[in-house]
Amino acid sequence: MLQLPFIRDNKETVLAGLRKRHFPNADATVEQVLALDQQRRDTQRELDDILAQSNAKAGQIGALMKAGDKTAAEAAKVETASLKARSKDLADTLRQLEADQQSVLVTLPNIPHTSVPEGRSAEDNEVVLEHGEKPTLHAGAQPHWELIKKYDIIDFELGVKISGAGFPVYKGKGARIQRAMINFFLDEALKAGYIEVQPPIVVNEDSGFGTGQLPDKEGQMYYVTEDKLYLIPTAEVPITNIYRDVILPENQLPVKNVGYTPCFRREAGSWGAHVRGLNRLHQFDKVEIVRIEKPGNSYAALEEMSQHVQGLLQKLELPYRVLRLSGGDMGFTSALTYDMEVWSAAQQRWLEVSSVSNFETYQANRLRLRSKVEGKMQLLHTLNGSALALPRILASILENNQTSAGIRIPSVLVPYCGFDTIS
RNA sequence: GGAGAGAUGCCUGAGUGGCCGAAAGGAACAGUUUGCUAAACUGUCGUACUGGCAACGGUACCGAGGGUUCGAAUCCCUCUCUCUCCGCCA
Repeated sequence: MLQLPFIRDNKETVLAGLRKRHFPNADATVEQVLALDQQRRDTQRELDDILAQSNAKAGQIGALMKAGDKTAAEAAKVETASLKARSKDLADTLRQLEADQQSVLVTLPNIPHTSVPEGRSAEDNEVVLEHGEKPTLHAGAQPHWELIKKYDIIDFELGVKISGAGFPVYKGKGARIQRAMINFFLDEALKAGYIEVQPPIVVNEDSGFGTGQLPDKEGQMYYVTEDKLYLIPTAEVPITNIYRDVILPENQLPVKNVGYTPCFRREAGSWGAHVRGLNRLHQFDKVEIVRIEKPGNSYAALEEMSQHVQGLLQKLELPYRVLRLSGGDMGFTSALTYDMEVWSAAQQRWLEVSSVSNFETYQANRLRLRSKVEGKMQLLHTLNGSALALPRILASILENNQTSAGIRIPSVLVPYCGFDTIS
């Protein structure tokens, strides 16, 4: 959520940012927020004034009672009645104005960083770099959904029986390579100084709001109505919410956490072409890195996280590219996002396997995550990135590393899974 | 799930209607003293909104939300959570 004083003082910056995102009705919305803010402040001022008068009267009455002057006290009580009625009205008005203001404020996305490319969609994303050689496959090479059947390592039909489409069952070497990747990713993060956490994988409404999934992405999460809990779409939600309502001592910064969790996404309305096999699932595994940084350091941290993710892809020997998302394609809460995509040789397309973002103070404002930096209380910056999401990595390994003899496991994973070939 | 107890500032903990934004101790921070460390002493030590160039003010907050009252941390109601005991259980 954008900070109100920031909108007040930087209206043009905010408007320019919203335009970059192609946010509809930017001008009207900002005007509305500012008008509500003015009303709110006027009301609060008036209310505070009335309350100050009431407090003074109450003090006087107390003094009179103590002095035993009942008559004067009773007379003073009568005078408080109108103040009381007025303050009640004003308090109601204030509450309403705050609620109205909040409801508009939550519809405003984050302001994009200056380096974010102009654009409406994924077409306009900037390719920052491409790394590695796209492999040439042997004749008869197959897409991963054929390979998993051929080697019997993932069973979609079985998942349908147990749960539904998009909930695959990993079997044998399929299950073992998943476990291997999780451990590999976690170990690499530990080496990079991240502290491992195991958060809950269902969260309450406050948590969903804190990181910005609610109210924006309500329909994308599975919801347990009986207990009012959401299945997490990413570990970002529970891990970042560890720091909700927290004032971190400056010497504890930066915070670097890593966690492995399953992730659940309803993906309502997004099924169609290009979603075969592992390309899009309702449940998948992901290792996530989360950082909390002082404002001045967050972009350096973002680059470091990008390098970390790229390091993983290099070690896995997968051709990849890095995109800087355009204003129109970026997530609601992000100020700058890099997407990492691996090459899927049989599908002949890039698959997103990581998204690394700096949210600046957008989440911190909702989370009330602050620190006293140089004596001044201020919102911190939150960042996170997938390091990495498993299914598409697996898809890419299967497709890129297939030979007529079987699938070669990247050497870095061999110690983790205990085999070097799927055949 | 049943019964009981409780929720106060970074922590412990006092506070049962006005003198309480809140005692006291601890921690932390700054300074004095000191060969270093420690100790001792002194000071600082909540957050949010809001007015003001500032100095300095106003308001709110003692789990959350309502209520009683001129006045609520303190009384009443509802909810949430925590702890103890019992039950169930990976």
